[in-house]
Formats: sequence, C-alpha cells, structure tokens
Amino acid sequence: MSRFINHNNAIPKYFQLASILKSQIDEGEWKPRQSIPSERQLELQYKVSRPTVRQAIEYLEKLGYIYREHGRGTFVSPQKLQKKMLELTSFSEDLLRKGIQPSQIICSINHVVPSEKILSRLELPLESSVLRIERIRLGDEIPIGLQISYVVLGDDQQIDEDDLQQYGSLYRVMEEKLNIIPTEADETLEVTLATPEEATLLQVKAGAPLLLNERLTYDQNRKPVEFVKILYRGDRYQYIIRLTR
Amino acid sequence: MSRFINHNNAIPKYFQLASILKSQIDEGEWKPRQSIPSERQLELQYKVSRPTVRQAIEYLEKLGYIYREHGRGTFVSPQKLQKKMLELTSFSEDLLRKGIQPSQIICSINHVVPSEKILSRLELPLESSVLRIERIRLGDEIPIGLQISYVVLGDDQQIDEDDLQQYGSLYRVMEEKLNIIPTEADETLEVTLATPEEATLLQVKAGAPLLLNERLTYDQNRKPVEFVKILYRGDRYQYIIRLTR
DNA sequence: AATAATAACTGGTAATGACCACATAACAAC
DNA sequence: GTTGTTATGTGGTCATTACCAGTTATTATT
Repeated sequence: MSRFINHNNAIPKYFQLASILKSQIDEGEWKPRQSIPSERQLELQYKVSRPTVRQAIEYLEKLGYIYREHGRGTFVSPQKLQKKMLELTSFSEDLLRKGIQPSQIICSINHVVPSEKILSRLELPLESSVLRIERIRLGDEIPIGLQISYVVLGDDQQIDEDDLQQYGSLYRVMEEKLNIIPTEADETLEVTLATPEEATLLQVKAGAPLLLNERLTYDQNRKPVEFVKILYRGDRYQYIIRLTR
Repeated sequence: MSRFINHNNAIPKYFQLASILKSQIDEGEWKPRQSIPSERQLELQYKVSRPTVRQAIEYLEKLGYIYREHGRGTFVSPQKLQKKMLELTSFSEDLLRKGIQPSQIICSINHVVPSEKILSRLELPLESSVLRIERIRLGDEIPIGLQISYVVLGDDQQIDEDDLQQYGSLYRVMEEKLNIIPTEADETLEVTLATPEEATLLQVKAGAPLLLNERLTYDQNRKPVEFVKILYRGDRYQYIIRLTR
C-alpha cells in the first residue's frame, strides 16, 4: 500500500497516516520496543500538522500497536501486545482468527415470545416477539458450541436460513442487510454441566462441564439488539481476553 | 466538587472539564440518551477552546459515559453502558465490586524456579527464580478460588505475607511498595475438572467443574511481571466482560 | 397543507503557533 | 573521571482559525 498521504483523498489524513505506520510496523520496519520517528519528524516527512500526527498516533496507541513515554518517544508495542483491544466479534470471526474453519448447523430459526428474563435483558415489553436462532457451531467439522440467539428485529426486517448461509455470520447479516451495527456487548462466563439434550447436541456425556457464555449486544445507538447464550464444550474452547488498566 | 475550570490548576483543563461533565452525568443532570450541551456551548460556558472541549468529550466517550452522533449531538449513554472499559483489576477488587467481602488464606509464599512454560510466559531465562504465592481466595468466608501467582521481582525487591495482609491486594503491594504498576494483561478462560487436591482446597468433590483463569500481567513498561492461575469453583463464580467493536 | 430550498446547528478534520514537562545528550568545571 | 549545568529532543497541553459533512429547523414556494 501507499507510503504517502493523499492530501486530496476523502479518507482523513490522520487515518491514512495511521494506516501507513501500522503497515510499517506489521512489515517489521521497526522492531518491538524500538522507537518510531518522533511526532515532529513525521510532521515533516508526511507534510501534515502535528495535531494530525498526534491523532494518528493516539489511534494506533488505542489499538495497542504503540505506546508513548513522556519525554522519551513513541515505541512499538511488543508483538503479543499488538492486538486490538478486546473487541466484539462474532463466533465465526473468533474461530477464523484462531485458524479454525467455522461452520454451523442451523437447528431452528423462528419467531418466538421468549422468557421474561430475556425480554427484560432486551428491554422489550412483555409478549414481544423476537427471532430465535438455534445453531450448533462447529470448528473444523467438530461440534464446539451450542448457540441460541434472540434477535430483535424491526417490523419490516427478517432474517432467514439462506441469509445466515449466504452471509456466513449473523453480525454480517445484521450489518449489511438490516443496517444494524453491533457495537458493544456485555458478557458473562460461567461453568455449567451438560443436560442430556445438550450433551447429545455437543457429543459429550451428560454432566460434562460446559462453558456458558451469555452476551447482550447493543447496536450503534446503544439499543439492545441481541441476547445470545452459547454453551461451549469445556474441552474444546478457550476464551481469550485482553485487559487494560 | 467545583463546577468551574481552574485555569491556573496543574490538572489539565480537558481533564477538569471531563470530571465536571462526568459528575453532572452521575448526578442526573442529564438523563440517559439526553443530549449534553454542544461543543460550542461548552466552549463558551467554560472558557476553553473547542479542541480542549473535544478532548474532554473524547475522554468521556472512551470511558463509555457518552456517545456522539455526527450532525446530531453528544448524548449520555444509557446507565448500564456507563461503565469503564474492561479493566485490569485484582481479585479483591473484583469481589468488592460485587459486594462480596474478599479474604484469603495464604497457603505458601516462597521463591521457586517455575516450569519452563511459566518462565517462557514471563520472558525470563531458564532457571530464573520468581516469587510463588499460593492462596485460597474466599468471598464472605466461603472458598471461591485457588490462586497461584508467579511474580517477577527485582533483586532488591521482596513481598512477604505481612505485605499481603497489610496492603490487602497483591497489586497494591506491587504499586505502592515496589513501584510496579500492573497495566495490561492477557487472560484465558477454560473449563477444567477438580483434581483431588484442588477439590479439598475448594471444598468441592473431585471431578467437579472449575473455571480456570490464566493471566499474564504486564507493567507500565509492558514487561511481564506476573503470571497467575486461578481456579474458580464453577458454582460460585461468574466472569463478567464488556466488549466494544 | 405539502414540498423544496435555505439556514443554522451539530460533530469531524486540519493547520498554525506557542508553551509546558520529562528525558537525554552535550558541554563545562572540578 | 565525575559532577553539575545547559541545550536539545521528546511527548503533552492549549488556543485560534477555518472548513467539511451530517442533521434539523426555518422559510419560501406551490
């Protein structure tokens, strides 16, 4: 990709500069813990103002690629810290990132009136209908998790089985077909034991330990749009988290 | 607290303004989803420049208190979204937040040469010695977790049992006594089954499901300073996470 | 009353300029 | 060779100014 900022491009200059620096980091231009050019050097080199440079650098810092030290410089984060902050991803995205081929078996997809607990989580009045999608998630053809999503749809919105197969990910369907952009989520993780039904679906013994993940997802306007329960086979799933202080 | 920016204060103006706005939000000056004064209004009201206002607002947005919509305004986030991004906290802090009184039984605290795996995680050469602290963590007097920490200390640094009791938290000891500031961490969560020894310590049956949390903590200079394994009783611990996109 | 055009208000991007605070390098004095 | 001072380079804070892009309110036209 280009090493230069296109001053006539609609893409903001700070973003272009951030992308350039990110590429250079990815390509090993600077080793971890090595300093990158100073703000004033970048200002001269790319012919942008120092606030614009600082905005690009702050953006990369936010993503974890670099860190800054007052009076000393700006440094490349050690490789393992060069990861995005904990981000909201779909199950499919999670597995792809781990190098596992995700696939799914759609057990059912229909409109239901869920429990009061779920309606409460979704901030919906009683007797509201939502789309319930039950799926077995597989990684490299092996069952990994059992997932039940409750999606809040508008009156003129619908998701069907073809959508899920075609787009590959529920979040992608929401974004591209419905203009619902999953933005934030709250999750809980806890241990549970497989019921006979769950055991059958996940190909484990009844009573086997499972990891229960419940997630409430909000859209770009902070409105709850999905409540999902995922039961992971305890032996096949490791949840990875990145924390900051 | 003051409603005004002290222009002679050493505390940055953007930070003072952010604190003022945060207090007003906390005190219900604006309801969730209600707009706060525009950037230009705040500029006039507090006699600071618009870039300074924007920096304060960006800070609050980062913390989750507000969200912005291009061309529309700046709004207070719904209450439940007004939470700090997922942050690195100690076990004690976690429980206090949940309204549970944390306490601990220190099983052992001594210098050891840990396994190669742990040395690798801590980026230490072979045969390095670290401080190993084994504790049973209790919430409201009930065993919740078994925690084994491997802490990297400098040659002139030491932590003993009195330190842990006196400061109440390992992170507090590190910060206040050793000037080691835990800043970032990577965690994994997975399900495991209690060995007979673990079962005894946690007062569960052997083979009971446990939640295994492994965390590698970095200090302010991104150096690994602690590797910790925590086994939680599956029936008494729920892990809560906040995600963004 | 409905519709289109315009104005006003909102957040977003960018430059110029100045100064503060921290860290390090260079230099002078002993 | 050591120590203290000064200079330089670094990131951090702040103000002023201008313009862009999105949204909403107001006004004009039909």
